[in-house]
Amino acid sequence: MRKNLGGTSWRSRSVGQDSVDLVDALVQSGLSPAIANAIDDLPQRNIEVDPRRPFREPGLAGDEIFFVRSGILAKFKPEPNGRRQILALRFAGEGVWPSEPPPRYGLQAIVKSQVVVMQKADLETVVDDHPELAAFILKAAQRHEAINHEWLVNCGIRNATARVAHLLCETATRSGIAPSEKRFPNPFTQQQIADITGQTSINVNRVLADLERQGLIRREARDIVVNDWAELRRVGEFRPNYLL
Amino acid sequence: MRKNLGGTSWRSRSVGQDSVDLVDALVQSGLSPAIANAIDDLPQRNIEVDPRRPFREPGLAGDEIFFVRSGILAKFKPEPNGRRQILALRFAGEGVWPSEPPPRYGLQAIVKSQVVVMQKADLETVVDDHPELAAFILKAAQRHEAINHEWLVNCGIRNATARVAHLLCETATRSGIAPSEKRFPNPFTQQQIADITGQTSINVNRVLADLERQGLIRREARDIVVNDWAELRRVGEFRPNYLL
DNA sequence: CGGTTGTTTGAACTGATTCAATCTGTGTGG
DNA sequence: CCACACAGATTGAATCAGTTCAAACAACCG
Repeated sequence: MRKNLGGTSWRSRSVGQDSVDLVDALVQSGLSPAIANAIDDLPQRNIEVDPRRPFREPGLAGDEIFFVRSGILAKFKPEPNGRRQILALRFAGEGVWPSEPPPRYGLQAIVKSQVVVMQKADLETVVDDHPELAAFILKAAQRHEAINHEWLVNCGIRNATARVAHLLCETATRSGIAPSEKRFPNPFTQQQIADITGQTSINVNRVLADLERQGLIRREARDIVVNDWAELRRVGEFRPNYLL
Repeated sequence: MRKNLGGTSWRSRSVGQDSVDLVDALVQSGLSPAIANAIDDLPQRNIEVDPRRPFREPGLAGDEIFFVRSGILAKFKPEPNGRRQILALRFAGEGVWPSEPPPRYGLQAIVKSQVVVMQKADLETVVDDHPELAAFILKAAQRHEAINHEWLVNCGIRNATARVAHLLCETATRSGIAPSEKRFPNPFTQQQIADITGQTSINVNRVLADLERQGLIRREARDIVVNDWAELRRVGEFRPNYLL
C-alpha cells in the first residue's frame, strides 16, 4: 500500500478508535511539522497485525522501521528453555527503530494493531535533510532506555506483586489514561504479563487475585478498575516521571 | 583541569595500564578523527573515582557527559527496600550520555577508574557542526540498548548460574580479553555481581563455588581462570554478537 | 456444537532468600 | 612487627516466594 500524495491522506481519518495519525503523533512528540510531513511522504505500508503471532522473527536484518498507529507491539526474545521474555512495548504513537547488528528480538502484537512500515534507508534521507531529526530519534531512544532501566529493576529486585502493579501503572500511563480515570482496558493475557515480568502465568494469576482480594483493583471483563491509584503506585513503586 | 591545547596532550600518554585516550577510543568506535579532535578540544575535567562510593547521586540534573578512560563505571538505582540494582556498566572507552528527564540512576565505579567529564552543552556545539556525530551517539545508544535487553533476559528468565556465567562472559568480552585468554581479572565483588544479576551476595557466592566445583572456572586471587569458555558460554547462553 | 485459548485452583517441590556466625585478606597505626 | 579494624567471602539452617505439573473451568468463535 503506497502513500496517497496530496490532499488529505486516508490515513488522517481515524481508522480504529485509538488510531494515531503519523504526522500528529510525530508533531506531538516534539518534531517540527515540516519534518513530520517529510517522513509521512516516504513510501510506507500499512499493515494490521494479530496478537500473539510474531510478524518479525528474531535475527532478521533490521532495515525496517515500525510505527504503531493503534494497539501495542512487543519486542520479544525466545530462550532455549522454551520461555520468552518481552523486552519492550510500543504503544500507539511510538516506533521501533532498527539497530545496527540485526536485532535478536522478534516483534509481535499484544493486541490487534495497525502498524506503518517504512524503510530505514528512506528515513535516513530525511535525517540528512533535517539534522534535528537525529536528536529527536535519540531522545526517543533515551526515553525507552529509561523504561528499560525500570523494567530491569522490576525483574531484578521487586517481588511478583510489585512487578505486576508497576506494569499496570505503566501501561495505564503509556496508554494515555488520565490519572482521574479509574477504569482502563487490560490489553494483556496473563501469559504476556508473565513474559514481561519474568514469572509464570500461574503466579501472575495468583498475584492478580491477591491484588483484587486486597481491594486494590477489580477485574471486570477485560477492564481493570483501580480503586486506589495511589496505593497501587506505592505497591508497584511506580513514579511516572521516567516517562517524561 | 583544563585541556592542554596544541602539541601532544598529556592525556595521550598512558596514565594507567589500561588507560584509554579519548581521541583514540572515539576513532576506534567509528568516529572521524576530525570530530574526535573537536570533542577532545572541549573543556574537560579528568577525575579519578574510587570504587563503591557513588560520585553522582540519582536524580541530579543530567548536564554532564562521562567518558571512561580506565576502569568500569556502573549506573545504579537504589530501591526503598534497601537493595540496589546495577542498570548498566561502562568499560574503558565507553561513555555515559545524559538523558532528558534527569536520570533516576546514580553513578559509581566498580573499580578505581579515571573518568573524563564534559558539559553536555559543549558537546552539542560539536553536534551542530558535525551532524554525523548524532548518528554516532545513536549507534552507541543502540548498542547499550542491546546489552540492556540481554540483561533483562538474564534477570527475567535465566537461573542464578546462567546469570553469573553470562555476566562473566560479557565482562571478559567487553574488557577486551581475547577469546584465547583463559585468565582475566574479576573486577566485581560478590555484592556487585548480586546487584547486577538481581540476587543476594550469599547466593552469588554459592553459584561461584558451584561453577568452580563443576570445573568451569577457577578463582585465583582476583583472577578468574576459565577452563572451558565454550562450556561457560553455553551455561550462560552467551552469544556475543549483540556486542557488535 | 466442538475446538481453542485463556483463567483458576491444588499439591509438591525447589531455587533463592534471610539471618546469623565464622573465616580470610588487607591495610593502618602503634 | 604485631594488634586491630574492616570489608569481603564462606558456610549452615530455616524459611519462603515462585515454579512445576496436572487438572478443571470459563469464555469465545467459527
